[in-house]
Amino acid sequence: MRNSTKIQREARPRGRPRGFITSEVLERVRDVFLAKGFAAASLDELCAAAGLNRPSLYAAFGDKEQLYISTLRHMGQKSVEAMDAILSGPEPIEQRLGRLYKGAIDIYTKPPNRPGCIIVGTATVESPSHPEIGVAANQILASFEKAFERGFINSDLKPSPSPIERASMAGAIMYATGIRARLGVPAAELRAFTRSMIPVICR
Amino acid sequence: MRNSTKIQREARPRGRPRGFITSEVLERVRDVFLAKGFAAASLDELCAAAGLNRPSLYAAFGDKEQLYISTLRHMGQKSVEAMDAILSGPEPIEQRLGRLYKGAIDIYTKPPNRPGCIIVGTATVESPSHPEIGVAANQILASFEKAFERGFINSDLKPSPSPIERASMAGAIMYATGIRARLGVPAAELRAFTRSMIPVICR
DNA sequence: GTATTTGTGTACCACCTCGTACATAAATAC
DNA sequence: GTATTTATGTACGAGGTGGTACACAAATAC
Repeated sequence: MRNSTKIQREARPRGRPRGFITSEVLERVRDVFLAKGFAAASLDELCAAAGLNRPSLYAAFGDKEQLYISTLRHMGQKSVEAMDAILSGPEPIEQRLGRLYKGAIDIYTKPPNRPGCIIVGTATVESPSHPEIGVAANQILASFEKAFERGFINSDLKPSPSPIERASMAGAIMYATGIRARLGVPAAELRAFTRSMIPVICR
Repeated sequence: MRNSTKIQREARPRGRPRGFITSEVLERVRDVFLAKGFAAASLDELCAAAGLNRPSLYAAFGDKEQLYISTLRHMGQKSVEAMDAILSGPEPIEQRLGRLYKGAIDIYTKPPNRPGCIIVGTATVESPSHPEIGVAANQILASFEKAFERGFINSDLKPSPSPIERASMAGAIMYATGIRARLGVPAAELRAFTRSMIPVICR
């Protein structure tokens, strides 16, 4: 209790210990990247949000692009976990999809920014000029669709369309929702949209 | 023939005539905005692409944000015209959608940049920090979906799902395609995706 | 012709960008 | 204790940013 980094004690490295926790930093800089995008997010803002000085950020994550990619990957992993938690449930797939979309819309339309999804909302634009970002973003979208696919396999829908086809469709609905949320479409309208799409996906 | 601006002759304004045509400038700066996005596109690059000096650009279009919005609107209008040309055809709606998606994928995956769609690929990210961009982008997406809706009204599909619901679904498929194109997904895979979605949309 | 109006080109400015060099702090190894 | 290793904080610099002031060019109005 007196040492908050106790967990790392067993193999404590040699020099001065870090004054921060990686995942916490990533979740703080995420807010900046989400609001401004990669290009327009300045290191001053990122450092302020992280509570770290520039050299610490650089030592820990490399340059701005690597920091951004680390943020993407971190959020992607957490998102897939959240999706699996919902999609592996016992209810009918229609109901699980409904809960998933509702949760996504809650996040996408969160005030004050209606940030949408960080991948489709901020990573996509950088892909031509920063190929590494494009590759990472593409991998994350693929992992989203794999999660959807697991959800459809865990269902009693007819085999056609295939779980893969249903998954890419469910993904497309989610991406479109993320985009429209960022462009200011109200949450109620987004919910009506996803609700009307579920029976089409699950027919 | 000796005067390329002859059309404007009937009401020629007072001072020195412009040395450029608005639509041509917009289509040249579009290439820069498409490749870099709004934030990362520098005025030096934009001026070089346009063939204009900064003061001319500013006098004609206002600041960078207004130039970008003019570009968006111009492309949006041309896109809707192209969509209507395809969707108003006499073939079955499935076939018209197929041609539309194929044409879109050709544009989205054009070398060397695989630029995707300028709206979902570059405008979305700016929406929180530049609300005017978000509003314009949202209006353009709405006009896309209106075009889809006209296409579905001009068909013999059953009334449920409604043309509006089918249109938002067709839009979602198109947006997802634009995103995945920009993230590097090959054209063949995108075509397979849209081809598999058409029967679902049109069932 | 002269006056007026508008477009263009040069040159510039204040500001902000990302990234780093260097000295200092805080831990372990022995 | 001393030596070593890693993290932090200050402070800075080279370059690029969006936007504009000002003089000049090119058209019309009369």
